[in-house]
Amino acid sequence: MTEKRPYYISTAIAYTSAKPHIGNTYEIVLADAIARFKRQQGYDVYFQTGTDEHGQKIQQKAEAAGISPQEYVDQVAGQIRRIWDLMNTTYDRFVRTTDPEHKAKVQKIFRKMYEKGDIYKGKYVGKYCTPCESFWTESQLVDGKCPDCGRPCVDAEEEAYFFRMSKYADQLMEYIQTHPDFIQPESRRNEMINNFLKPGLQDLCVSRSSFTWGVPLDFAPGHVSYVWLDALSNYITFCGYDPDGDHDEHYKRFWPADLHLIGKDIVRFHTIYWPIFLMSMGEPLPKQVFGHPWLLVKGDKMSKSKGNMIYADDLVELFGVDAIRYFVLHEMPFAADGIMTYELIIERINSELANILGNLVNRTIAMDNKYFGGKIMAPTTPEPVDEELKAVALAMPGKVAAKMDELKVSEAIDEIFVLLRRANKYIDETAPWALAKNEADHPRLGTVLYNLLEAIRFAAIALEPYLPDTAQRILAQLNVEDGGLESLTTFGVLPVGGQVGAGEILFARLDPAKKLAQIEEFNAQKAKEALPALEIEPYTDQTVDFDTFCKSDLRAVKVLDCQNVKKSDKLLQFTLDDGTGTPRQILSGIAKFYKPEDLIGKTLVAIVNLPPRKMMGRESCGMLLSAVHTEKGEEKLNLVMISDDIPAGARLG
RNA sequence: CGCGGAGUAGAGCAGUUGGAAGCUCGUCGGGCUCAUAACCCGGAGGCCGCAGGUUCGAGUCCUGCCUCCGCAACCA
Repeated sequence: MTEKRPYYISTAIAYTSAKPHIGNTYEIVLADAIARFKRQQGYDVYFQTGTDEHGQKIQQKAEAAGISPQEYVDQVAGQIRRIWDLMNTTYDRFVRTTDPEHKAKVQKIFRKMYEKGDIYKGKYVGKYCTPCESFWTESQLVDGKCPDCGRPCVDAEEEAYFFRMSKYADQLMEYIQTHPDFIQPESRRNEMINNFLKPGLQDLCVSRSSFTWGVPLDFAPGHVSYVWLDALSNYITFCGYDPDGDHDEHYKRFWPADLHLIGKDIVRFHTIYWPIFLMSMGEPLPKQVFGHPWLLVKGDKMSKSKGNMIYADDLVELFGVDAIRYFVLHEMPFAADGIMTYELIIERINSELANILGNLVNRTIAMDNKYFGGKIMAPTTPEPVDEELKAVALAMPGKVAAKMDELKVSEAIDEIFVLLRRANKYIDETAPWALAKNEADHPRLGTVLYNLLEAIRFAAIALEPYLPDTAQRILAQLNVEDGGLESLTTFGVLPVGGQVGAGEILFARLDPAKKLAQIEEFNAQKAKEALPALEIEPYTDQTVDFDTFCKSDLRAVKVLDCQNVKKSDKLLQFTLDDGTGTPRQILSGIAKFYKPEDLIGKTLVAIVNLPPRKMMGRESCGMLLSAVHTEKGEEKLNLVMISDDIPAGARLG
């Protein structure tokens, strides 16, 4: 057996400040498709992903949630990993920057850079907001004031450590220019050269002392590492890198990485800072960094404030894993942002997955079952139309590979669909139902079905990196093993005499109107669930003096009678025994919380010395006390009911 | 004049060095009946953002303008 070549692919590690949305999830799916494809090609793939868990934002979020930062990141990292698994991604390692081993390595890396003179102690000068304890740059200020609280900022400086970026700028520029594929897409490469490298790199502040949730610098108490130095290092620390030079075999085999897959927003960190850090460490640079575009919702960035967040797990619940994998992989262009709407998802599922793919498999299997009892017949002498189909099938794997090499995943999938469309056309050209009518045409019919089944096998195997479950389901229907790419070099691998399974719907067609209505209901339900379980009214700062309080005359009252007030959907009319012998009438706006008959005989609390007030033409003499709170956004009310042993008219105080 | 990208059919996009404007969806018409109202064929639909220029010839090259969008160094 020949030695498998290594291939190291990573995603950016996800920041554990909040649950990732579908845009974040896209990256892991894209990486998974590439990783699966490379495995198919016979590479020994190492696929690393994980979470970035340090930084001020996380510290603040944890404080707000009233838990420790570690508890907070444990929760979010768990959620992220659950979603990655839900998307059926085949990462080899899920790493977390709070891992003690990683932190120890980052500390060593930092100290080595310091001892080497690449990091020096300096002063960070900026605008400081004293109440917020935050440093800001001039450009961040809003009208010269703190962007968080709006209060004035003052000039301030603090001790900090800086990395001498300029030292490596020429070396990096040369690397970028001699490795034209290093930064993809090309527009990002130009951006980096023109905006950062050409004007000259400024030294980067790589320590923080305004918060503590990070990797502490062992030689500088009170300072933690800049999160990016900590986060970027993950690509080597978890791969077996040893700052002292005693690297694992794993590191020697897989570093430098073949591909860092990241979002376009963090290209700078991966193509300028990260390579320079590596140069300082004396390690080789990654071969390629691809800043993928974003997935927008109706052309807008997703954000909580816009209320247009879409999460992968919700989408999977609504459409299924492979449908969502297909959508994000197919709808994302190479460089421009992709657009996601529910309408588009439905359209893609219907026209591509259900009609072209699902229906082709279904009609072919159905015909084989109908005409040959599911038996796979031997093909006879091919006709020109057969040769055309074969040629398309045999050309497909190479075309897919060419697109994948350029990371054009969407176009790679299109190449597989070219074959599926051709197969549908082939059915029309050969008209198997007509052949079935004439016994003499049955050998020809067997040939046609064989060619169709074999074309489907080609497509199924080629689809595996993108739609892993579907690929397996198709192969199961053909009752054939996944023979890998090697089995796609000849047309005719499908064993004659085999037996196909019963037809199974791969993707059901969706009724757009019904599905959209279901989605709306689903989202409304989710929004409701997202509301706090229990809300109580905030406490007031105002005090009430004792005398004022004593003026309120609270009494136990017994409900003699209670009725709905006509023409009012809110009011209940109470007739109460207040101990005076004269019944007291009180109207209360609680009809949606109680049925009148349920309240008769109860002992309640009323304030009786409020001035009488008319409601719906009736007089109300006092007010019944009730407790109010909110559950899942819904207002709840409970009348204060006290023991029936308490006599009517007893004063409360 | 900070740097860069984009503008092509109703929608979403492709158009390598200049040489007869294309793909998918939708729409209209036809065919077929194996199949998930699916599949196949055909038609309609374009001053290729605007205005100039180079050229025998420009979606493509040059100049100017308009519109939209990224990036702009400590919000991770």
